[in-house]
Amino acid sequence: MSSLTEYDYVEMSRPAKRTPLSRDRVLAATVELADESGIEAVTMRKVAERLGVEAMSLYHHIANKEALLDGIVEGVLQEIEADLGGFTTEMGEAGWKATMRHRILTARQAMLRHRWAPGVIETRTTMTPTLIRYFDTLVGLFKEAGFTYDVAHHAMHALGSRALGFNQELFEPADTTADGQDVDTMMESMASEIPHIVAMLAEVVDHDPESTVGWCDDQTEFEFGLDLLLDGLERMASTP
Amino acid sequence: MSSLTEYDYVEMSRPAKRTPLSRDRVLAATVELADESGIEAVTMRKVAERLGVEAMSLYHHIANKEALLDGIVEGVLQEIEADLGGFTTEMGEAGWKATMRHRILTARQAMLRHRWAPGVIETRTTMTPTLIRYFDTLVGLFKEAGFTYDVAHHAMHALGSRALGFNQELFEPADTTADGQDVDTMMESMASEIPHIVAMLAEVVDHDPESTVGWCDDQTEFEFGLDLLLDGLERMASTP
DNA sequence: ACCTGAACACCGTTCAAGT
DNA sequence: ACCTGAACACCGTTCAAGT
Repeated sequence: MSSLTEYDYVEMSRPAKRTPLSRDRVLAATVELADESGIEAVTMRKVAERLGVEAMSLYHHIANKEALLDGIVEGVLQEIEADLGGFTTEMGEAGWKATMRHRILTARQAMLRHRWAPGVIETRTTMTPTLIRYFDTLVGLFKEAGFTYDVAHHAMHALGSRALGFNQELFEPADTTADGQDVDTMMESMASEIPHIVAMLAEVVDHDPESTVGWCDDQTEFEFGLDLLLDGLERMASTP
Repeated sequence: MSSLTEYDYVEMSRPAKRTPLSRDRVLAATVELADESGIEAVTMRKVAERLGVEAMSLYHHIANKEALLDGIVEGVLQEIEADLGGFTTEMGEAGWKATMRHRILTARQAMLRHRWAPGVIETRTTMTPTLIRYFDTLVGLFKEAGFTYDVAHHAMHALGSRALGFNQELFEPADTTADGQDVDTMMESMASEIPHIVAMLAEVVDHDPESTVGWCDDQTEFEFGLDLLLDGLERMASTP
């Protein structure tokens, strides 16, 4: 028994303890946990548990929980880079608008794979290298399209989180109100106070009459908003 | 001493215990605390402390912490309503665009008074009555301007959090990177990888050469993005 | 060098008890 | 009816100790 090499232990699929912990393993376990159980399940103790280790062991590989969150965001951005075959400033023959649209919708796919990412990104106060490089290629694309850096700067602010493929929906996840009644009930009782929302719902909900909530196609709405911005910017370039 | 009425206690400015707790007092104390010390300082224990009471007493007036956060958001929305002299659907003589612009910039003022509000609003999963009524007046304004409810619906999604006067800035609060070095240092070391960001900074930073961070005028950027969207929507109305 | 047990200083929340 | 003390089940993190 004591003559077994480390390799043998792995072969016999002994408890995970045999594979040494590393920053990458910690980050991978955290992403898995967040994907499966949501970001609120990401605690130092639960990440450690998933690795068959005590919580305190994690601190040998990451400084603290903030650094852990920075790390998994960086991972998502690296996925985007891989999906795009690297970050490049050159636009395709399709023109700057189609190229940018494609990049942003690719970023969006990563956000949909990791639904916790937008929320975590918004709480980050530190800039990661991959995020800067991603933004650099967008700025570069604007420049190559003929925009001044000044307008490109405004454009980046105007895009905001849409540049990364998400947009915080204020209306969306609510299916119960603060007092616990469902939204339909509340809508009904407020109908006289909110005539336009009620009428809008009546018109829009037509396609999916089962519920008033979830009547929105997120992808359609995202693209509508993105195109509204990109079209507006295009018009600024062509009318000097 | 024992013959003093409750009123007398108050006059003598005895400890706060004399004034009975109420939902409104709890919410007011929470808003004060968040304004002064940030949202991370809002714990049940600290809110209670500010009221001269034990944490557990709060639970007689609000169900739990989530309800507390719902309550302070509702308060901010009521401030907006008061600032606007009530929510009304009618547009002024200024036309729909100027009217909507004014409402949204008024909402923005409330967000600037309560810097914690955007972050808390984004984590809400429940809809409050005042929020719905606010949105109803925006939808009503679109309708009165000649938009269909279908387009108004897309427009509300396109505005997103900008409808409430804020926009999550992905770039902004970072003045140090994940490894603790400052942004200027990192930018310098990455200069060859991020040529466009560096060049953009060089052009834009001109006005305030002291630092690269904080070179953005939030209000200007917010209005740029808002106008880009409103102008785009206006064009959709006039080109059927 | 890498991992851990015990402990600390916090959380939100429950419950039985006080007035 | 309103408030509280003690306790529970969690957190992130530190430190001294183990291998």
